[in-house]
Amino acid sequence: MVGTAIALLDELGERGLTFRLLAERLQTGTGALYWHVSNKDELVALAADQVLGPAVAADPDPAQNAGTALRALAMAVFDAFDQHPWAAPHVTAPPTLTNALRLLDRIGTLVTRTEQPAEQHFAVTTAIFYYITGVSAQITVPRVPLDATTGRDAYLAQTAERWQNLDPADYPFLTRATDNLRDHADRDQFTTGLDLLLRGLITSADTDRAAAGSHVLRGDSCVDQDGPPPQ
Amino acid sequence: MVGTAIALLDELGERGLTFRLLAERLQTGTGALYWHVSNKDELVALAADQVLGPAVAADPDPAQNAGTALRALAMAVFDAFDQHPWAAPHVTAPPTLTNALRLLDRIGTLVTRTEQPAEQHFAVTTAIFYYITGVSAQITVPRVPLDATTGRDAYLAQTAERWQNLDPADYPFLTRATDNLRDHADRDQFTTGLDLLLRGLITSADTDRAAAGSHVLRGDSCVDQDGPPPQ
DNA sequence: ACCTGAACACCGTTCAAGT
DNA sequence: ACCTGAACACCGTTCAAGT
Repeated sequence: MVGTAIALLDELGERGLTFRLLAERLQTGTGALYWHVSNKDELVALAADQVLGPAVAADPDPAQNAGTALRALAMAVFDAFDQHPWAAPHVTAPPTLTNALRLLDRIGTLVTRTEQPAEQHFAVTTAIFYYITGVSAQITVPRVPLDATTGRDAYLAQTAERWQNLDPADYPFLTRATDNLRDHADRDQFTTGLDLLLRGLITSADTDRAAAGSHVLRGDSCVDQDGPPPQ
Repeated sequence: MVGTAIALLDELGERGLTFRLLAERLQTGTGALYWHVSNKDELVALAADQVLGPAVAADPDPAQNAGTALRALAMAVFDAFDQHPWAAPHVTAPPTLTNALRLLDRIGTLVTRTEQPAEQHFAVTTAIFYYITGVSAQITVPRVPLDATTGRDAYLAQTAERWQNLDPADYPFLTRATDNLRDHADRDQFTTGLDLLLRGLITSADTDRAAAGSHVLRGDSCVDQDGPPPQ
């Protein structure tokens, strides 16, 4: 049932998913659904959690650098949300469902491998978790207040044009940044912030542990590579 | 009209805001509303943008350290979203409405003052914008799939208990982190990630510009202070 | 234990008609 | 130019009744 809900959500979006339609697809009555799930919110939450499954399924390679592994995990989750744009806003923070819990645990385990002092492990872990889910939601959720027929590209072009027409006195930065907007890629946007965050993580570990250990994660640091190819 | 919509949203949440109810409060018919706004989505988007007003109203102090100013701006926006928990998910990215545009421009102007190389200004600016709105949404949105009557504290306690009962073999990190969850404060959660991000920003500027300028933002860096008192 | 499907109490949105 | 309010086409959810 959650599986067909996911299919419907992918096809028609959150508003398109209807208990009547879902019941029809499953060849039952609408009332039957309420025996398995207590309401629509719970159904969508379960669907969102299931979507996370593949991304958190693989155990992290214990030999791998913690920063690199964190980055790969984050990108896998982003790609999952990117394929199911309705999902990201529905994972709760702090998490309660299995795959979201597994994601948080994976992040935590990797953070533990860092030079970070132990008291900060939890705060840093949740910070990364919040970044992944929150920013993914912001990027992937299709909120097109103007014209629902236009795709993402048209939306960006349209927005760029609007920025162009702003008063440079009021918006000195934006009026000069329209070109950047036009050829901006959502995925790169996600990685830029992620790398800043991870770099901050590594740096703070270095700082907090005095100068001696500062080379530990620098050599093959996660922030210097170009990022994995899209899967 | 947007003002009363905000009041209703604060009072009853997004689902509680109804065109019938809003029309009643404004002493008009429901149809009248559609002359001023094209649908409910647009209304909520306008309301969310208006909520940002106070946070982006003040011009940034030109004498202030860029990192400190970025931090203060981010916290002001977070606090605005915290007071209107329905708002954060409704600011689009990239932004299109005035206050969200102003926010992005403010961030950009401050990033420009950084040691960051110019080609990266836009990417870093949007990364910070996405962090602020995305993580705020994740933290403030009230998604309580369990019991709508329980408040945030009860929700955390309940979640902590659930974590306690997980299998330590499957969730080695979480089962040891329940205490951290119980006394976690949402606002601190936001600042932790923000500081990591800003530290990463400063560090990357240092790195990219060779060693000479590396002291510039270090002295009174934004990441060393305790954070402004809640307003 | 699990399904049926009609019925209830709502929604957002439209539109002919008014001023 | 702006408002009215009945009407339309839906929803999520419930529940007596079935198997």
